[in-house]
Amino acid sequence: MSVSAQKEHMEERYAKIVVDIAGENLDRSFEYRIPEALSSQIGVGSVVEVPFGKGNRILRGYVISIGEKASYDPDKLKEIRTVITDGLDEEARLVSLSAGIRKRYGATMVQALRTVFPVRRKIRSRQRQYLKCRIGRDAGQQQLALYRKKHQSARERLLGALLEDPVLPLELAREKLGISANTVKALEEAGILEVVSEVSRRNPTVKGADERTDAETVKLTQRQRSIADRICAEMDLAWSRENGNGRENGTGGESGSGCRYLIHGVTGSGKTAVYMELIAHAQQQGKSAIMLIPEISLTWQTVMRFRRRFGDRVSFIHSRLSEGERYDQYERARRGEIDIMIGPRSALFVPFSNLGIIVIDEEQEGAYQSESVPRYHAREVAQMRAEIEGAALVLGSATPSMAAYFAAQNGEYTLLELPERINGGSLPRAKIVDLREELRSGNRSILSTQLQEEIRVRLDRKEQVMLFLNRRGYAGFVSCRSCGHVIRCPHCDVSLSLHKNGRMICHYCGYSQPQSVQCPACGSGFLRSFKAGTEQIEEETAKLFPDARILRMDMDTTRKKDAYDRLLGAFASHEADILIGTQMIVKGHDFPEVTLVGILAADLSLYVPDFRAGERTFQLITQAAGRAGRASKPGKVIVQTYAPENYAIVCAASQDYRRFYEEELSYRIVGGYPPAGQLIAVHLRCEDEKQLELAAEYLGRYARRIVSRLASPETSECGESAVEVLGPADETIAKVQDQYRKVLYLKGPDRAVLERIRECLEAYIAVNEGYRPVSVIYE
DNA sequence: GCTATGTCATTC
DNA sequence: AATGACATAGCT
Repeated sequence: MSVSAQKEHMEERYAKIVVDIAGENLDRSFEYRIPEALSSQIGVGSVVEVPFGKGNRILRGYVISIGEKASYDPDKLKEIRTVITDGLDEEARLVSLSAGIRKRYGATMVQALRTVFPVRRKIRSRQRQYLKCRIGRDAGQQQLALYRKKHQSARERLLGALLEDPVLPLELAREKLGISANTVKALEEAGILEVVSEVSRRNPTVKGADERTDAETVKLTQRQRSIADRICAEMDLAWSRENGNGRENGTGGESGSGCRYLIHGVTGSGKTAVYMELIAHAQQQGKSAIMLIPEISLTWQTVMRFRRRFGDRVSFIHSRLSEGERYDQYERARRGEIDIMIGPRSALFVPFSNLGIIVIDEEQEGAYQSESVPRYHAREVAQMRAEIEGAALVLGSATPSMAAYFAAQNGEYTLLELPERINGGSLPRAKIVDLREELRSGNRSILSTQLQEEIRVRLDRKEQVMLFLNRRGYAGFVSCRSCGHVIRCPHCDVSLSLHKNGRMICHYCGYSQPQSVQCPACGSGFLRSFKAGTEQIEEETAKLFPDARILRMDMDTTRKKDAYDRLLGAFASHEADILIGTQMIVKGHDFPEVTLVGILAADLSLYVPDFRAGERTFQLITQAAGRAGRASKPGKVIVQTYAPENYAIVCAASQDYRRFYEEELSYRIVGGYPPAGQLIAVHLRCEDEKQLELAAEYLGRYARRIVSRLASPETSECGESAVEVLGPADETIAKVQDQYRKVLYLKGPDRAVLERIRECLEAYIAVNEGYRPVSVIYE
């Protein structure tokens, strides 16, 4: 190309572009020259077409950064072909959302883009390509014989299959027949077959089109009505202002940070009816809506409820959808076939072109935090997207997260309260039972005397009971009574737990081995298991109440996916009297016949080394307690604990959110923890323990150097924004699946300062070879 | 030595 | 994902 002459006087611009293909090898950016003619139209977030690869195939790409200098050999750079941002401004907005996620959570731009845009190609193109036979029967047989004689086995296999079945999917040929692309190409050139790509597979499953669309007329209580009216009015105002101003410039406006609400409503106060009202309003204004729910609470009832009101304008995303199906849902939204999407945190990225409102139900749920690399939190990302789109954001919770309530106290959200249950049901009375006294008076059972009595009463009255163990799964570790050795997982830094089937299983990686008879350390035969999981509670309850029908729900009994719904269904239809379980039994389900909830060991979740332990404990107990007495029958809650004076437990028992918040906040302020302060965790993982130690040590030192430079006299304002570097230290569980783990914390009052430091760390790690085998995750 | 086939690295 | 370069196995 003859660009060398221009190079001197023109300030050439280069773009880093992520090419829109699935596949790990392409999981990075490529540089392209920006032609002068297109220069004015291209910015970060632009969607463009570029020639790619040897054959210069034209692919869609996202511009993720623009620079004056190319870091790749400039002679080898190709030019951007065309800009297709026009008419795709929703896509551009989602790219800038990706950029926001990258900045906030620390990841590569590619990782951020991948979370926002679902993998689209893989599934589609594979299923769409077919091989079609273009040769007659006789000629085919001849050719086949020829191949056989020449021992061209791959061609023989393929042609044989094609003669049986003149059209077969490429995927099938590749996987089942082991045909490589080479062979296909050879046969295509020989005119024996043809590669056909199916263009119209477009038949999105419009399920439930037969369902009745007439809106279920919901009567809102006065309280619900006034909340809904207020939000609707403010949304209208914001939208009309926005139309007046003309928001063409896309990212330019920071106008709409107004419409943010936190609805604090006790369980059963009818938050969902309010959401539906708001969504209906948005729909009437020609806007679309996203409603996030924690995966677990998307039940069939919820689906039906929305279907009845919104007919086929509403759609759902859930974890059972395949990637292709999920992609279809996104497509339907893009084409405007629907305007309401309900789903877990990934539903946040549905490409509605005219988004009006985002609702996050049960905002405090842990499921809103992503587990994979940009470890984004749906609440924060929803905030970003609402801002970009000029949409309203509504959070709802019975026990708001500290973060949300804090934001509401600071005026970032409008706090709205629904303090009463909708059908007049009263909140259950709670009683705290001190397990230490129980022990002193000689009761060694897991069930306190009082809880046993209360259970008996319910059984007599044919009412239902829930027993809740505040702990994940079972936890029966095996140890030696002679030397104290505890049997541990060889791949993870946790003890193995003993199951009824006689195997010892690792809760983290699934490793299992038969129960040991001899202590591997001292050889003695005095191995004993300390059981304290749901299994043992089930045994004990069965012994105490031999006539009761008992159901147990935990990781074990719900391994199969539909087992979860089946068990809950069985309990709901009163096929059992007592339901024993962990976290999963307290989420979202209505059991009107339950009049007693027993929380067996309220403080179990209190002593995990995490500054959020108190918050989590409070939420779990409050939620569990909220399960009791939902209908006309009054409910009772027994909270068993070794720490009866702990504020989280006391406040939860008395359902006093406000007092809990104040107390918890004072601890957070003292410790400088969120939401009072800011925290970034840097998780380091590596198979090699020594290497990890070194890497973590260096990174810690480097971080401290940056901090001390920041605090130097010339940057005077930083006197107050003192950043602390904590660690590196072993993670609570220092090894999982043969990977050692360490963690480093950056703590300080100013988020922006922490993010700058993190960016320095990212750059440092990118440059240093020693970090190659270490994976680094920011949170 | 030649061809078909499978594996691997490259794509700005 | 798609392409081409390269290595290998089995033939003339």
